[in-house]
Amino acid sequence: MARPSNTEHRRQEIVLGLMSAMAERGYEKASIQSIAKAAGLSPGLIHYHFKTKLEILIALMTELSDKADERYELLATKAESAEDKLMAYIDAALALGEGSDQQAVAAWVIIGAEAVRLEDVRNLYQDVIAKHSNTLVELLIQASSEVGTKLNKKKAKELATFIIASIQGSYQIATTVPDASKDYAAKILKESVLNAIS
Amino acid sequence: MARPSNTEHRRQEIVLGLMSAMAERGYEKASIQSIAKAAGLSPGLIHYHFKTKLEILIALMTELSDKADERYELLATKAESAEDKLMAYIDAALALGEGSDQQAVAAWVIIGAEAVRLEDVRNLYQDVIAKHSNTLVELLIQASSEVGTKLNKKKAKELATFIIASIQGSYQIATTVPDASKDYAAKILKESVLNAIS
Amino acid sequence: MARPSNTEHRRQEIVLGLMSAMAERGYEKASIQSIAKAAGLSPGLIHYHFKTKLEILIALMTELSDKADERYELLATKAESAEDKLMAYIDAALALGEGSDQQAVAAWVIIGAEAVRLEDVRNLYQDVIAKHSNTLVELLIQASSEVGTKLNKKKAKELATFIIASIQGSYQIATTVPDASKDYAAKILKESVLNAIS
Amino acid sequence: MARPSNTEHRRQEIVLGLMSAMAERGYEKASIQSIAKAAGLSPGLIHYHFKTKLEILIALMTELSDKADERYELLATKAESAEDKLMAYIDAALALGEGSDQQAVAAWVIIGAEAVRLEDVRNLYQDVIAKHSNTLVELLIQASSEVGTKLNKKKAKELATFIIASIQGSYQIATTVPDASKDYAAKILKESVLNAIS
DNA sequence: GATGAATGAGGGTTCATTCAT
DNA sequence: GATGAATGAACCCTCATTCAT
Repeated sequence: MARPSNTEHRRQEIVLGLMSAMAERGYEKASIQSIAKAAGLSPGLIHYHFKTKLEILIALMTELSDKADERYELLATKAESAEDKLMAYIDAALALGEGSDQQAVAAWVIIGAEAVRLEDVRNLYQDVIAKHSNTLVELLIQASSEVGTKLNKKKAKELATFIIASIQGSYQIATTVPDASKDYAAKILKESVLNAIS
Repeated sequence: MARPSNTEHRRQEIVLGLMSAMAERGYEKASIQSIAKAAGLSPGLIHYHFKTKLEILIALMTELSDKADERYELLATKAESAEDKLMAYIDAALALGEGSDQQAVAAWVIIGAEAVRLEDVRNLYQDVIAKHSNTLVELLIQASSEVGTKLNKKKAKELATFIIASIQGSYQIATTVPDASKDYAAKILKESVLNAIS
Repeated sequence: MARPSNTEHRRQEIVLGLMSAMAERGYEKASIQSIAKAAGLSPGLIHYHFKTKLEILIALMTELSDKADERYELLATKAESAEDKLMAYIDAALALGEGSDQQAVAAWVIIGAEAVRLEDVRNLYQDVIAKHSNTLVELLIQASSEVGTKLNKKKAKELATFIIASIQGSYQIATTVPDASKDYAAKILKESVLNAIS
Repeated sequence: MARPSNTEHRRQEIVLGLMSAMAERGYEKASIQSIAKAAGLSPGLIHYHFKTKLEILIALMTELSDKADERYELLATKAESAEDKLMAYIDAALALGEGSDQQAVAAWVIIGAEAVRLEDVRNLYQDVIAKHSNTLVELLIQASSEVGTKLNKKKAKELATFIIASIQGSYQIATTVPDASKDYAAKILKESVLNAIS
């Protein structure tokens, strides 16, 4: 009788183990040993479920991206106008709480740096950014149309990239300059966007 | 006859060697060997001039910070109003050219991630950010005063942090999403700031 | 109702799995996982049927030796004189076809190298060689007696060893130098032997 | 003042360390640790002089091939006829003494097996065999011409391959069946060759 | 000042073997 | 009989750092 597969559960544990280890030590220094310890597993088991350490990182990126999407969609359902959805997007991205959220943000900052040198990471990072960019471009065009102005596609794309950059930069500052007040970012970014589309 | 000391020159070469190696491979993977090769020096010489690899990184941070200051001051001398200086600050930060500038930006992105885990790096990173923040706070208050509005210190600090975050985020995007148009950032950020202080 | 035992069948599958994996990756790199995959079985099942990996190798040697004996006996039944049997021996050993034969030859070459370091393998390898040597010695003495010459035992043994060495060497060359013509070996070896005993 | 390079000397020591470790444990089990111990060096130093373990193996193959060439050329200078050179070739290949020669033969047997699975090893192995084959083909044609017979190129090539196979097989037997008398091989092979070209 | 050989700890990964199911 | 998850030791390799020259 075969043992029931718990592979998906184990993979999840390992991915979270990497996130935790990365937030504390960076990707290179997040050793398989430290990931295993963080996940409460034996080191050998890591490589039973993932062929390479890079594969775990890729899985973590997917996980974080999905979680971010979920957070946005949760807020977006309550939004009626495109403008409300834009604001919901910014809130979802920047309303960062405590605990594992902080780890997730730290991990994402480190992922951004690894994207500089690791092609697989860079490609997936670009995909994630592109997806957000597309979402934002559409929302921006709709929202500007709602308020009676006309935002062309090129401008919308530039504005979307600016929004994304501001968010990524806020992650960086939130992670490394902890005494900076944390809630300002969403407010200011929202004002900037509203001003830009009106 | 004593050989004339070329220590400062050598240190500079080593620091630039690290910058180059980091832009390509990250900090952890920038081995002393690879730094030496990038600098055209022998591996042993590195540790004659720097006790540890971390010391080189600290020196690189100082170097990059100084270079940024110089770039700003060059533009700021031509500025007459505080508002002009604000715009000059943003231009200096975001007008990124080719070649070693690109390496510098990539290195700075990686430094930001290393600041998450390395206390020495984090402390210096925070110092650099704080210095920029102070500069910006002053300029923002002066500029708002120039246009007849009143920006209180707390607001000014939040706005300064937002500006810095946007710039750091732009570095991240410019480094890892190369097809994103590059010149939008300064323009949009300047508009946002002008709107915020008026 | 008890499940009918299929142990022998499973052991056979595993042994052939090792042969296939070895031909491709060598003995050390033929992992239990790869053997299982080649045999279409689960890794855990391997150790249900064999205590250690070495045991599978021993079983493979027995299998290959038996197959070789069968091939010889099939040809030898048609032979009338000792000389004919000698020729049949050489034909059986060197008439190597395609497919699993090629794998078997490759596996045997690798077994020969493992015999250098693994005592159990070496002992069995020596047994196999000794058995062939005895067969050949007898055939050589009979055949020389048939043609009216007298081959003493020492000479016969030396000649037998030479025959065996030539065959083993042909396996090596056939496996690693694939463009060498393949059919020459039997012909030349037969001529050499006929000349030596006449 | 730079330390004088001893790289070539160290490389030689490492190569001989691998030969010794391989003769005892095979290539896969010849760990870097065991190579280092056999060479009297620290493990880390191995990788300072060779990028990979495979590189050491390749260097060993070159070394063994060169040594074999030297042995032949030493004997060949005393030979006057092509036939004498042929005999010298066989003597050089099969007159295997004690000590490091035995290790060399064992190592070569193992290399032959590694050639089955490692492309780089196989390619070099084929080159070595091809070189010997070319030498033999020329000698065989000249020698047959000396005795007034005519050996065509195809036949010569087949005969050369047979000679090489017999020699490789003798290495195998000499290494793994130590009680087989050792000096027979050259004598019988020479007779076979002389018979074949006359 | 400068070289590059040398060290040894620690990294990711592979793997035979065990075992709960 | 059969499964596949789990373990831990050992592997090759990388590397910051040291040091004799």
